[in-house]
Amino acid sequence: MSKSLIILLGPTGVGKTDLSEEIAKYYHTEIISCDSRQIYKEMKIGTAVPDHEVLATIPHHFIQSHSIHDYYNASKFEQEVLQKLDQLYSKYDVILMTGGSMLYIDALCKGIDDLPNVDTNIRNSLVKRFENEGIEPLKELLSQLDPVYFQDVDLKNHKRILHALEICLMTSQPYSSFRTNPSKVRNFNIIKIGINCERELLYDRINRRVDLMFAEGLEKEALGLFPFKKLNALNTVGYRELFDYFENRITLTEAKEKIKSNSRKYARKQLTWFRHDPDITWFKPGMKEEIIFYIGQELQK
RNA sequence: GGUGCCAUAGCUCAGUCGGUAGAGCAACGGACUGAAAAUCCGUGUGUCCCUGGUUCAAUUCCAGGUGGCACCA
Repeated sequence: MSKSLIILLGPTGVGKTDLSEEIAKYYHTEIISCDSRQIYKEMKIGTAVPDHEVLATIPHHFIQSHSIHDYYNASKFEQEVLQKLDQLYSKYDVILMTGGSMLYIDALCKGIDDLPNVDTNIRNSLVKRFENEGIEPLKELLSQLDPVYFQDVDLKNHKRILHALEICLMTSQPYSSFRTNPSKVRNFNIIKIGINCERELLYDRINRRVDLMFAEGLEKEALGLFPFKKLNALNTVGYRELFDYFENRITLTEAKEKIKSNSRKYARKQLTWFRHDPDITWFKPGMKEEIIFYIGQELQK
């Protein structure tokens, strides 16, 4: 029997969680979350983690499973999920994945280059150098260590340059030599289902969800995480705006508006990415029956 | 009813001593392979309230109209 992975994806706030619960119940299966922030156990309200009841009824994986203090990335996600799938496929033929982290979805579906894990010391020293001297000397260094990638990279994007340098320095080989664009083949079928609705409705849902987060105590949660604000995991919509408020840079009202605005921007960015993925079949949030029918057809193939 | 002020982008408003216009916010598009809810790049979307007048040329000046605000009755 062949194994299948249903991936339910879409912009933040569109209603993936509710749908995934119903689909998981229909197939009597478990859910793998594909969300680069819900994965952290310390961040709950601001990342809109599903309720207790849902989590208690349907087994979820990669939700609240890691710590903000751990280094995490798309490659680790790929490896860990593949391992988990292997385990779960001994019990199920169909597994549901749901979430909106575009790079994580692609890492799992298509794979990602094999690179050594980033050495924290090297990263920190490069970041420090960037903060002190700016981007120019780093560009210069990259042009020497990896002229090929230097031609390719967005020279205004310091993160890309820093990462390439990390790899060059760690391996003594050009970063570009690792960029093989693998397109790994998986031993399970992938069915990608996109959920989207009218823009106005989506924004309305996002805005209301932010209000709800505040009602549930987002401010208090963020205050508790304030000491760790430098961690990458906390460079996240819903938290960093409140950190600005705690540091008296903006008012609470401004922070709330910023969170709404940045969530809307994030949703747009997700849609830009998904729009160019030809493997996605799109549905509206209410189309549960149609989605299940479509999945049924795909599973027959 | 009278007088004054205002009418420009989705919103708040600049501006053009007459040559068809620009900021902030909002909105929209794009890139993306170990920090990705990150990071980076890009776009002005307009009957300048309406009708007439003056003028080579009116969003700008003039008159009237309409709408809004303020004050006086």
